[in-house]
Amino acid sequence: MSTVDDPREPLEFLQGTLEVLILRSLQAGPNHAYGISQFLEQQSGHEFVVDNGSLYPALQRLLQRGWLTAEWKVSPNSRRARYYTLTADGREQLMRESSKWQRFVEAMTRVLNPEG
Amino acid sequence: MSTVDDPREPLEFLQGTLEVLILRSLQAGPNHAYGISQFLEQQSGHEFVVDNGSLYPALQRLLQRGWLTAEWKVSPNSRRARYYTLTADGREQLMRESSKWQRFVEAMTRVLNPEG
DNA sequence: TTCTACAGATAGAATGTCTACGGTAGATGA
DNA sequence: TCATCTACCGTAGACATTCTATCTGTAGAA
Repeated sequence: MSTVDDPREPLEFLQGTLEVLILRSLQAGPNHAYGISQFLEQQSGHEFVVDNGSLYPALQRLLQRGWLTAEWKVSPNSRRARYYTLTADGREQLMRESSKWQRFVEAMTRVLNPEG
Repeated sequence: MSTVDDPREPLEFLQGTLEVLILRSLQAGPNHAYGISQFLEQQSGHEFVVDNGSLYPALQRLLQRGWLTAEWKVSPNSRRARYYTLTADGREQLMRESSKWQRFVEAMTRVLNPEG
């Protein structure tokens, strides 16, 4: 019973938004993919659930564009893990993407909830 | 000269956002595709520029899902134009999509600009 | 020894947007 | 009258990104 219509099923990512979120996740310091995934879920109040099939290809793209570097290390749980680090270009890209997102939100708001 | 680096080149639509914008465009009453396109450009402060190759397929999807109906009429410029009208389902969908968008923005904000 | 959490990754489908076309018909001015 | 502009309609195919589904493996707890 009670197949409840859950209003809190995870949100899908709008195309392009995952990248800025990943960059933001690494602003505080290097992290591995699993850690990024957890960070995003927690920070978003569990609205975002990151699929591996989205996350790993996105990390590859960010590496190829020179916005991240990666190196294998051992996590605090003594497991091997690939740690990603923001490059200087990555920080710039984070700023660019953040303000682009901001512009987009403002434009959407003007259409959806015009004031005045 | 002066190939200026325009900070106001049009924003691309994040996947899925065009549909809610179209529905919103029709909230005030029926309109044709060209009119919807103009409405969105003006209302967004010219941040959005709607490509026909995005608009017409989107309208087809909305029709197929029963959120719009369409009929041919003659515009005030005495040209034939296909007027789209929101259905009751379309209004509901507009509400659903609007609040989903709102949730998404809030989740993004929690990650990108956490306060507290 | 089995289970859960931690950690990595890929293939292929599905989706929706963009680029680049192509077309008709009224209005307008030379 | 002729050309051009603007208002309108659309489609085909490339492209990028996400999702679903699947696979591999280890550490530590039960």
